Amino acid sequence: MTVLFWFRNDLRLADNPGLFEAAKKGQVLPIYIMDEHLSDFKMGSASKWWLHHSLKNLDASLDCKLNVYAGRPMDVLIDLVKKHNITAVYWNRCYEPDRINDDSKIKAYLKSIAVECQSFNGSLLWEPWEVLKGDKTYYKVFTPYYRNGCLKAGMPRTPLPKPAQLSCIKDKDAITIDALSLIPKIHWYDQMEETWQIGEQSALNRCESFLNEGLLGYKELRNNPAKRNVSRLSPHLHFGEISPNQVWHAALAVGTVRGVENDLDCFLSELGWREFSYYLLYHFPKLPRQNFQPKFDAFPWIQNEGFLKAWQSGQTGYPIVDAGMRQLWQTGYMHNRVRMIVGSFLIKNLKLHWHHGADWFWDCLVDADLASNSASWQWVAGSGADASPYFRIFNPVLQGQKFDADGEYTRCFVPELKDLPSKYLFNPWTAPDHVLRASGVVLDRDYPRPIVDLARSRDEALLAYKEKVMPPEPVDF
DNA sequence: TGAAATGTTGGGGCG
DNA sequence: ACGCCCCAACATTTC
Repeated sequence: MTVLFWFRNDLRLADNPGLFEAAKKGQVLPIYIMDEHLSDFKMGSASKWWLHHSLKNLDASLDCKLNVYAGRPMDVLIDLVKKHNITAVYWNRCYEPDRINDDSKIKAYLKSIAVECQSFNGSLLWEPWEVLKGDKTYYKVFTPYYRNGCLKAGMPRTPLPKPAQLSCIKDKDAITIDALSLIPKIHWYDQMEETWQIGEQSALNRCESFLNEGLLGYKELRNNPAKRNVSRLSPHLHFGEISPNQVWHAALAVGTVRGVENDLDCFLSELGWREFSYYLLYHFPKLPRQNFQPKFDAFPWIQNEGFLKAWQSGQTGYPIVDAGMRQLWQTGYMHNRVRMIVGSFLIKNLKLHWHHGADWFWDCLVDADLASNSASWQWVAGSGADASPYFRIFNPVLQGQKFDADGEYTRCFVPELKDLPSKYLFNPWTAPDHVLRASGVVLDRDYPRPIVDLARSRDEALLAYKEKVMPPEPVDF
């Protein structure tokens, strides 16, 4: 019999539950479908670039038997099931709301024509519908969700090996990966090619080298954007080149080293935050567009194209913000600490809606992920579940001084300021003239002055929050 | 997974 | 020696 296995965000052979089961049944028709019609969130440019390379890599590991199509999955699957006498269709579940709806239609249709259809869990440690509070509602606060919901529910499944026997067939009518035109015409991704190694083996290597070289000290050093104490696994996890189960168990295996316990717990809880994002998206499908806390609908966001362009292009006049935005543009990635800083700045100092930040990240990030992106922007905005309180406003000068004290990260991405002493690196407009001269910096010419005043924009944001968002005090007679 | 304002404390200079 | 002021260093409160 021939089983169709539909690859989605699980572009790997090891620990792939759907593929593992398909391979046991007989011949496998492995396919990937590029569906550009499903949701409002079309895949961004950086993600497409990554996907291109990831598909090439997967194809190679399948002896060039990956079958690629473009179109609506329902149409593609119906054709293939007829043409190849498919008796079963397997896939690993996706959790984006539109994908869930479409998948359930497909599953119902396949069952109606007597084709076996099974979905598996290949990308989450705990199923969102299985983790509930005592009253059967879903958790809205991370810590109880993670500790009482997830961890007490049991240890995540241990990873599966690659299928022992995998006999794939090639469909002559499949198109090539190149025909998907995933690589942009404009050649802006040179530095991305230098930054990333894509594919299943690279993901495993990245995981191993992080655990060996970056886990010790993770809890503190992960906040320093110049240090290599973050895993940088997010794009690999997004495309499923590695599963969270593989990461979880690999981390546990090295977590027996003395002195690393707190670092390990902290790292595992970051996988927990990824789960929490999917969990929130599952239970609150409007998360990508709608404030999780509706009271934030009343916040007076402003429209300002100039502010948005300055933020996107890394020309805000705040070096740590600009460094982050340029890292994003050049490498398709931004360090987590800096994501929080630029997010806080966009929302609270510029007072632009978090949608603008989420949309830009969606297009630029190689790890763009609907669940993580939506949940994290709402977290920064204060409108999310268990969010950062609105009044927690980052000061980009202090954040730079605190987490990039020697300026290594900022100098790398804002090279026009590289000769400024650290004392003035994060607030160059306060530098005395002779210091600017000695560093070869002319403000406005080489680097912009701040586009907003920190203290004033902060006060305005707090006032707007207090007046428009905070519920009025009940009047007590 | 803040920052700024405000409050408290204690040592040292000084009349 | 004593009280007073100043201010740094923390701690607490507030947004």
